[in-house]
Amino acid sequence: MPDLSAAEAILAAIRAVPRGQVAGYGGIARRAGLPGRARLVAKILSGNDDPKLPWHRILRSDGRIAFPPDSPGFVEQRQRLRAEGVDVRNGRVHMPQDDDSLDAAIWRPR
DNA sequence: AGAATGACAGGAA
DNA sequence: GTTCCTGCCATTC
Repeated sequence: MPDLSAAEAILAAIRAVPRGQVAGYGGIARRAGLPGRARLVAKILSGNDDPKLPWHRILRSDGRIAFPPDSPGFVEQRQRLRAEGVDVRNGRVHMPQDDDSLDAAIWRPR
């Protein structure tokens, strides 16, 4: 069976994303100490059942929503993001860059 | 064991 | 700035 610790680390990284902010699968994996496991993050999200988890803040590296443009998941994610003030244009959002200064401000442990 | 699949990433065209 | 193609990881058939 898969490493549950890895899954927990990923979930923790996702929960650490502030409201109104977004992150990429690869970025989450990197923050979880699992570089290169972006697809594992997707696997976790597909199998999660925690309604408290801000899964809608996780996007592809391009900033594109990971669902097909007509699927219910796409619509729901888009609505949730807009509800948090995120500008979603044509299924895409402006992704944050690897600025450690801003990055540290966001990911700072509390 | 080999092939197929998926809420992906990164570089090339 | 976008779309396309190839590479990766882990799981399932």
